[in-house]
Amino acid sequence: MAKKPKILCVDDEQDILDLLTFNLEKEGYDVCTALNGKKGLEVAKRELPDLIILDVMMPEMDGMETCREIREIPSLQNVVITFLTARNEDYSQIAGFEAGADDFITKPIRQRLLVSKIKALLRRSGPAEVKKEMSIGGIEIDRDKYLVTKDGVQIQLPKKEFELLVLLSSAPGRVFTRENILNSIWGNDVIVGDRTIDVHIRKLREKLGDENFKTIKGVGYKFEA
Amino acid sequence: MAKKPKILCVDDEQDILDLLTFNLEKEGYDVCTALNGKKGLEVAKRELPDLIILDVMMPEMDGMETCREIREIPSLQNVVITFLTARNEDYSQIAGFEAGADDFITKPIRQRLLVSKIKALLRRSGPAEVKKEMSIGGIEIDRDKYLVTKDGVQIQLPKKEFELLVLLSSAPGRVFTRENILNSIWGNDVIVGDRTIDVHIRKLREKLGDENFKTIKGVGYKFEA
DNA sequence: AGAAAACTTAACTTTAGGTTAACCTTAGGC
DNA sequence: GCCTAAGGTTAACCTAAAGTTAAGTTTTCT
Repeated sequence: MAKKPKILCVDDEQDILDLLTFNLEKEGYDVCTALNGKKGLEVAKRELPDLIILDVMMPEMDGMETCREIREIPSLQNVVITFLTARNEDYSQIAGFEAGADDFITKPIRQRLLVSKIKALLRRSGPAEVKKEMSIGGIEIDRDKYLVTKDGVQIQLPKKEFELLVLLSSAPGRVFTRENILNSIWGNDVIVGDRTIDVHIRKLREKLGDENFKTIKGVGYKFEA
Repeated sequence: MAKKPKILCVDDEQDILDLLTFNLEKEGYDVCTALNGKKGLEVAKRELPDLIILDVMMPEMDGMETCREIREIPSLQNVVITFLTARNEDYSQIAGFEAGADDFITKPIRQRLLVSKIKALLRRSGPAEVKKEMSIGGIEIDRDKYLVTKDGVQIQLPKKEFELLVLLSSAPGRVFTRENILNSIWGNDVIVGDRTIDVHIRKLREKLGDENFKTIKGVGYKFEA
């Protein structure tokens, strides 16, 4: 069977989350939830869902803001985002699309409509799914098993190194800026020194071969076979 | 960090310009201003901003007219233009979109809204602006990979050379003055000697073929296939 | 709790890339 | 055809960015 699409629901009302979860799981989706924007971001980064349902109205970080931040994260660039809004807040739709939304679902939620909309959205974005395992130039990465194999030898990488490798290898050849890297691995708010990234890169080079990690001075790093 | 997006504000009231400048610079944008439509056009041609905020009501050449003229200029084809209007002049919105506006900001200006709108507009325009890859006369440029391919051979250019190539090739055949080049690659404030550009041009010629980079004496440089 | 592993930082070194300066070449007006 | 100003060339120099290492910190595991 094909892998279940993963959907993240973010809303500050547990009732809504329950309703969404019930309906979506019934349809065979893998559902995860978060009770506010900040948590949502965290979960999104961790779970890399295929679709995110975001309530616009939430205390603290609202849907718009959350959406914007999600769009900053390279590994979530292609995720489908739909907003949950009250029916008549149409002003927010304009701003919503600007923030990077793909669609809107209006409250009160009509369950049949919800499901068919989700289906449609996933079908539309469908084949863009990222494989959980990949193999590039003698290096195999299994995201599920948290395992890296180089020339047939298994290597156990620590979390940060693994995440960095996954990020860079998610688009081989493409240059990731330090900003990109910080945003997707550490998060927008955390502040770590610049040298920290270097050190992790160094470790990866040590373990997986210098030649695979290229520095573009003044720009960033890229992974190549 | 990526180069600061450049924003041009055109309004006949210095107060408004100050307000805009203050808020936008605070957000890390590179701001320039002009006190009327005519000046606005000039500055736009010189600075090649990423976004222009135009007051609709201005003596002499009004926002609409300025907008139309800007849209005629090839090198400003993709610039994002938003109008500044009084809240209830909604008649002007229709005419505005026809003139080539991308959005509207209403007076009185709500500072937070202003900033988030600008952010959204720039993000939206960003990736759509120019394709990430382009190919002209045997030379392929991949902006994501920061990589240039000439006759099938990959060439890794240093940052400044790459930026210069991207700029020149963004409008093949068009002449970029030294001023244009300095403004868009080094930024408004940085001062470097004239020979610096020559040297980078030389490197490009060396690596990608003399024939593609033409000198127009007394004017500037252009890229040709 | 104690040990081990992972992560971050700080101080220092290295280096690629950028800039400059000095000199040379050429185009184009006279 | 000469003169001048704009542009070309070269190599030396400088600097910001990245590499390195080891010494703290924090986290995790037993």
